[in-house]
Amino acid sequence: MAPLPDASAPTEAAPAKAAQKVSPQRRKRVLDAAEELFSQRGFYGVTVRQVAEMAKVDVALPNYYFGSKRGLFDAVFHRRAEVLNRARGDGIDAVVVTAGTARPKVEAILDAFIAPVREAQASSDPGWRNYCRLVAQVNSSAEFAEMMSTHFDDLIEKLLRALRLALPQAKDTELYWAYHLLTGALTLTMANTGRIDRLSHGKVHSENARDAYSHLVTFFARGFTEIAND
Amino acid sequence: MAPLPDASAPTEAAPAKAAQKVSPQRRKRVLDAAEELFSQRGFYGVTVRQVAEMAKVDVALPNYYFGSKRGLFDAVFHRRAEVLNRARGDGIDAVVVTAGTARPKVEAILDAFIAPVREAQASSDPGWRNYCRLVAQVNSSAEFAEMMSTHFDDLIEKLLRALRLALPQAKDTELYWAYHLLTGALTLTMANTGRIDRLSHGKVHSENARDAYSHLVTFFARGFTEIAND
DNA sequence: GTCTATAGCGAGATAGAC
DNA sequence: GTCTATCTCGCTATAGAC
Repeated sequence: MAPLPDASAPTEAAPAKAAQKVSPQRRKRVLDAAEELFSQRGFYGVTVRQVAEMAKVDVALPNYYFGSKRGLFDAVFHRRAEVLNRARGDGIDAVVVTAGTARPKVEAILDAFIAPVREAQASSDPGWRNYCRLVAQVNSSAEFAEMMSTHFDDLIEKLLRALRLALPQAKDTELYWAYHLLTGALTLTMANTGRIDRLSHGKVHSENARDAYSHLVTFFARGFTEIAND
Repeated sequence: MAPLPDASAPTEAAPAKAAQKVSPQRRKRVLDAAEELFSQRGFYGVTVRQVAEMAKVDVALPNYYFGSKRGLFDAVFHRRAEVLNRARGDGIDAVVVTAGTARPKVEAILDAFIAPVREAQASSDPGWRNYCRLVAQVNSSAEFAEMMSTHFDDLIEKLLRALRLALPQAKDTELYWAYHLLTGALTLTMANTGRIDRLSHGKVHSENARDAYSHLVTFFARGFTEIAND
């Protein structure tokens, strides 16, 4: 898979005379710092001052750029969600189109759904790795759960449509349950807590994201396939 | 399965002359309120004052009882971990003993591991339901992950020993990976965010905890069993 | 656009009264 | 043991200077 684009690049080229505009570099540094801190300690565990200090920027700037601490949090979440989910959706579409009138393969669908996340976590860009942790935190919080719906529901509907093509005999409720289990496993993998490494006394190395996700895809491809046999 | 004992009961009977001792009722109210609030908003999203207000107790008491806000958090986490994990461990032991020299069944082992959690979440006691959410939050946070190790590692070692008896051909690394996926799915189920209900437009009802966990056990029993065929 | 200074508030914790 | 009062600190946010 192609590496993910740099979600943090400014969308417009900076003008040669950078006279009165927000510095894109500073804005990016604020987002990057907020991403790292929020992913580690959650929304309430981070102060705007810590973000500003890590970003090497004046305390007033995060609020000036994003209106409020919550606005900053939303901006961090939004920034990479777009590019990540476009890649995932395009991948699923490609699998379905390639299959043509035949049934697409379950494993190919799940791999398309997962691959951009895997590459994000395996990326040399720490920003992407932090973002994975942030999504994991948001997904298991009751308070911010609606952010997941807002940004991810369309993609998941697409995933389920593709799975219905692959497994037309499967009952819809069973597909939803299996998706629920999948997203739990996916989320914990994204959280990247290192817990499985400690538990296995080093027999398992979860910092190898590609290995981790290959186990995930294999395990769930089998599980989804078996649903159709009920 | 028998209902879980009341983890919030005082361990010693209150003396008839309750002269100079901490009021067990107040202490319990503080723990219950903290449990509810921490499970919803996490450690940093809750103030001691909010806890005291919900518990209908003076602001100074939580700190007097537990030393600090962090001490309160630890006490909340610790209180039910003991009783929950004793029930889970005893259940696994019973499955292994009952099997005798035969291989225990994978599904029976997983059911024993899960059943007390399922009953906690299905309980009429809101405290147990809040506790499930709290564990889910802690498990996917990087910062508090060591609390999971402290309280849960022994139980998980026991689970893995039982699974090795059931699946002697399975490679150890594969068992660890499958456990990782299981705990992710379990954790999201414990978080009980209602997301799957909304996503399925009401086709799935996750507030029926027993239904949710029965899907989980069935799905993972198959998956673990297939590991041994690799 | 950036930075300084500060308003205004609420946090965690505790000394001392009861 | 419980409660009152308060200390001290750091927070978010913003008005106004540059």
